[in-house]
Amino acid sequence: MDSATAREQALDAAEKLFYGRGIQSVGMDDIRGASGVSLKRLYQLFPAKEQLVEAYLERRDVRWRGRLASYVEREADPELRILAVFDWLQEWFGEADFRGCAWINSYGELGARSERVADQVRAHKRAFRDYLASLVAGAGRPDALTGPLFLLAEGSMVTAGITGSTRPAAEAREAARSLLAAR
Amino acid sequence: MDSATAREQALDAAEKLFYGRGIQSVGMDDIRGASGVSLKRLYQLFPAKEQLVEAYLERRDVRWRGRLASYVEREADPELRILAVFDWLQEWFGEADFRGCAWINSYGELGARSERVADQVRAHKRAFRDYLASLVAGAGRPDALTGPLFLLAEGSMVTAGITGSTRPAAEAREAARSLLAAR
DNA sequence: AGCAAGGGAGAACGTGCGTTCTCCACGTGG
DNA sequence: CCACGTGGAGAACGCACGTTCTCCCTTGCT
Repeated sequence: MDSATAREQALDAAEKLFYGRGIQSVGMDDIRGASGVSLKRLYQLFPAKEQLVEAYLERRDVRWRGRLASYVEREADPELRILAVFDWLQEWFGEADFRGCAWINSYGELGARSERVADQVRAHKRAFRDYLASLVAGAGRPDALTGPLFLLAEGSMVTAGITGSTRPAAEAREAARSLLAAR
Repeated sequence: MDSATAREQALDAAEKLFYGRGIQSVGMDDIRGASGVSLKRLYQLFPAKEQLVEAYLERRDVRWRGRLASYVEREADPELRILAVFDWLQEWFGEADFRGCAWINSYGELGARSERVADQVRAHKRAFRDYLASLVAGAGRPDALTGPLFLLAEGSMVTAGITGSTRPAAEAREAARSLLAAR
């Protein structure tokens, strides 16, 4: 097995376990067991657990925003694209392994301790917010709408994570529609 | 020192440390050092760390909702009471030791592992949501407003926690005002 | 064949921490 | 004055886990 595939398998296992059970409760040995990558190899690829965590968050960030963008871009109408964000959230919340927002959870777990994790969480949320801003601008709407839409999205993620329901996405979508209609 | 004051001192230290640094990174010995309550006494009062965590979350829940309610109730106008929630959030976010919502953070840290913690988080959020619902009802507004207002509040808590800014409260207040005006 | 390099399995090491135990000082009732 | 219970300080214990090390096998090259 070459380094590239070992790295991918390690990250696959890390993502599944870190996201599903939390970062601190997953040991390097769990990653080894789930990935089939030996400890020696793991430590060659990621010299410490923290770097595996960072790689996990980074790869998930790229994929998460990619999935969102490709869903939203299937919608042509710029106004509806904004609402499509909430439709996608609803799909995400409904996935069997959904356990809330990985970055919000990681921040709760490690934000107070690891500045690098905190930075990654801030970067991810800033990127998401910037993406929302681009959709708002694309619809020719005032930038002041971005903040509220972002807060609705964040609120729905955290609430869906805690309650396990997809309903917050629908509520947020409805509120977003109302905000868009008001101005 | 009698049991009651020892218990309070232990909980004071636990709250300060758990909230400030996260639960898992605070040891029982840290609690002993910060509270002046010996380990022996700590384990008499709370037979395991998990029970100290539960007591911490429970006491904080009572105090948090009490502070919110007493702030809101200073406002007489039922419509403005709804907005007062967001004013209070802004004050809270501005406190020097503010580090996000204790329950959201705890859920990220332990929600996947401890069903009791997860239950307490859900109970706290449900109570907060019910309180918002009572304010909406008190203003004679449709119950459908509760969900969006709750999501705005949750989004502002999580965002203020991550970014360290009070601005999300003002954005959420403005969005809430807009939603209230729309219907 | 012989051998160096790399990799796997898993033991070993060090540390942190939840929990319990030991030892001792102190106060109180006989 | 003495037995005794309470409580404090902190050592001790057990375990989990991050990280490293040992041992052995495979593989590819000469």
